[in-house]
Amino acid sequence: MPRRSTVPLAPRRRPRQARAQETTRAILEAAARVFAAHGYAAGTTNRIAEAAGVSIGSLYEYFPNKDAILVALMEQHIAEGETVMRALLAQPRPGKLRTVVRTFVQAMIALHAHAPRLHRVLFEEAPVPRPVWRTLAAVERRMVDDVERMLAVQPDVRVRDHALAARLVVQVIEDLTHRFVLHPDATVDAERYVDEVTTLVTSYLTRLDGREEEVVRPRP
Amino acid sequence: MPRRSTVPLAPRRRPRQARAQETTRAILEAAARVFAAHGYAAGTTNRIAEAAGVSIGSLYEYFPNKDAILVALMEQHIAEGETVMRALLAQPRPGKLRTVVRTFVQAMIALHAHAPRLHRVLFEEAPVPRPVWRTLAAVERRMVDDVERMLAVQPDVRVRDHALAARLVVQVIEDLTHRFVLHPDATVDAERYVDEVTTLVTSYLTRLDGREEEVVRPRP
DNA sequence: TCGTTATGCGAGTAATTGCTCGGATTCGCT
DNA sequence: AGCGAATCCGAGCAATTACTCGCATAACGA
Repeated sequence: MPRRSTVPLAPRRRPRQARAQETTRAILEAAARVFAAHGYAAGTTNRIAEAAGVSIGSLYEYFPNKDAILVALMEQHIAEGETVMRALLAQPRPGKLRTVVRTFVQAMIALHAHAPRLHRVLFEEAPVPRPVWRTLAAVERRMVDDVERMLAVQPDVRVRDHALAARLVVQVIEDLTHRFVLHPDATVDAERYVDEVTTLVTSYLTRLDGREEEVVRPRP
Repeated sequence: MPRRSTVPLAPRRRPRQARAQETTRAILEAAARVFAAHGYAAGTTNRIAEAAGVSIGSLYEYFPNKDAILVALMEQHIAEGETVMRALLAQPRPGKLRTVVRTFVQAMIALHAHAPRLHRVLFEEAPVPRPVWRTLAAVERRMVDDVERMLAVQPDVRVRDHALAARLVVQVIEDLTHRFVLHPDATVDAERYVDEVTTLVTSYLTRLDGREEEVVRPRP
């Protein structure tokens, strides 16, 4: 294969007519299918073009190289994900802490469950390009900020450092649900898992700071 | 490149003499360097051989294909990691819960910090082969069992389902430290991070079940 | 010393695959 | 209808790279 241009060139053509837009759409959709089915390395551009019902030439009219297709797919999924998740955290009438956390966990699971195979290929197998890392970091940061705002409003929250707590909460929920969906363990069902993760997070948040407080069993 | 044999052949030669063992050692060590420096895809077998000061022919005497090198490296790192971590959890005189958890967290960070670049390539970029997944799962399972035993002995532990709790704890610590080391955020220093993760885990474990209990501030 | 075995070598092979380019086809518009 | 621009096509190029094979050399055992 020819050396990939170090600086990925901009696509030579921008889709102006409707049929060209349909072409790019078909390419992305096909790429999702092909990557999910064959993995990143075996997801060749020729295969993608074929799956899209488009010639390899057309593919390269709209994507400067293979990586660009990957990036487009990733950015698309990230954007969709953020829309869903942040809408959730921005609800005007926040419920009880535990309820809010629970909803968050459930939404994150739903998000990952949408297309698990593709997710796995995109974010575990493919080499995530620099710019995508940046996007990802930015999204997470915004989500952390949202959570931090949420923490400020919840009366039960007792952790001191809201900024750090928000970060940990987002990461924990992200990682645990990620695992649960992408590398499932038959011994635990979804409801129970959601419940326990919710407990984990809630316990942490309602703590003083994990040392100085005292826990008392309520009398029966 | 020729089609990789679907069934990876056993190495044609097993190192019998000392000098052959040195060769394989050099190959693995070079592979670690090359993968860390160039990533998985660009870590070509020729480059590895060259870095090892060994001819490409020799390399293929002891490793049937590129994947086998990757697998050997992974298994090696996993084994080393398990040794360290389990030794820690098997201590005869367990301290206070918080102390045990803290040690665990610190050890996990140390583990990942040992060769972060290589770790990232091995476990985030390279396509982890099936057998390695199995090894990884087995190791994690053993670690979860160890933690579960530890929970049974600690008086402060109040979560009900020790099995599930142990799993969550191991995963959380693994994921959070992984992130902290491999994708650091300048705004938090290590000590603070260890502290907070410890708090997170401890809070969860000393909870009743996250709902029915009551937290009371001790009087000043 | 001498035969046998183990080890090392590296130029060359066979695929694979990202990507180009010249020309055919279709669309939008007057 | 007719023309320029946009779109599409796909054979084939060029680079890459995992891997082979015939042979040279070193170690071992007698």
